[in-house]
Amino acid sequence: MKNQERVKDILSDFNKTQFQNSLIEWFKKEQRILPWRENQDPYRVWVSEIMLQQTRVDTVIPYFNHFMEKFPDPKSLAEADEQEVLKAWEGLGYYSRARNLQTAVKEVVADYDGVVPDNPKDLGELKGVGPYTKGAILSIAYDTPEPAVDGNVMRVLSRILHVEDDIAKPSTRKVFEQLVRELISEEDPSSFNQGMMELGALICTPKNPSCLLCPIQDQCRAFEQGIETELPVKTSKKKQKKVPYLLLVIENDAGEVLIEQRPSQGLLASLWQYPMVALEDLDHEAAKHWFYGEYGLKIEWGEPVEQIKHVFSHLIWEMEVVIARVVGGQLDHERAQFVTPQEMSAYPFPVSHQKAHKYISQ
DNA sequence: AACGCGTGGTT
DNA sequence: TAACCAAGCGT
Repeated sequence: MKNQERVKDILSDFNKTQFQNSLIEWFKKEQRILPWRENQDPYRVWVSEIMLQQTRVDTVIPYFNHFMEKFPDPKSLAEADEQEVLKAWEGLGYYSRARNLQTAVKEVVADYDGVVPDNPKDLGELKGVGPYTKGAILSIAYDTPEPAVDGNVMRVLSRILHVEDDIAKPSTRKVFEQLVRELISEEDPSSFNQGMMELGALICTPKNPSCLLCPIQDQCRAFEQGIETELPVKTSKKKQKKVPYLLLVIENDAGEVLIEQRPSQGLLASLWQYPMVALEDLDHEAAKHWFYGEYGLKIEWGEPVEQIKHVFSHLIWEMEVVIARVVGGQLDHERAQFVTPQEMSAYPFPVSHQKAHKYISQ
């Protein structure tokens, strides 16, 4: 393999034992106390790893604690209602993580008697468990020397070993996995992998790395050359497209509010929202006609009261909030319904739509 | 391979 | 403030 030879070349003059010892000693001393580090329960490790995907530790902590109280083991999560799981995930983002996690946990209960698989093959076949999560569970929960390469690991290693591969490219992850296979401690793969990530989170940060506090400073090629802020190399992504909408807070004479469930696939799947009208090709007047055709309701509304932005990874909704009331017609829409303000709290909403809750009259 | 998929903190 | 970033995965 070409990667094999590169890896060999990169590590030819590198003291692996010193690196392992420095990293693991540092991790054992400096690691943060986190709820998912209380024990090695594979289910807890699994849930934490899913929640932590592209998400900060501080954000995850309260979600994790609540989730574990509500779904303490695979069986309880497998048996739960999907809407209840999404409600527990509300605000955390990337909601397919929650649905995939439940799908996978059901499989673990059905096929593995509720025991999280401890081998790469079975684990990697579970929905939502990719190369990183697989390695994280195997090393942290089962003390197996498998690589767990995330953004931290690529940043840390790109600096220590001076690797200039573009970490935005999928193929680059495989280079770092090979490097970790060579470097990982067989005695304590858990502390090794977690140590790499902890170092990336606390010391070897993207913007202003604290090299003077780094346990690997002696061995870091980037620090030696003063180029630590030049690494890793990462090509930038294109910026999000803006899409204008009206967001309609609609009440009927009974004081109920119109909400609808989003499709079960795609963006914010299965979450609930206020009706939205895309404004790309419509003015406000045409929007009313469109709404009547779509929902069967005649409504009146005033001037927009607020603009709410919803920034996604790849697009931005710019929503004008309009307060409306029903003046005629009959609701005729597959996924929409009127609910009382009290009932709203049982439905999972994206954060942007939660911001419109305050316009309900109670 | 490239893109779709959330949200909040930092700079 | 807009851009960047955070313990990625599915398609």
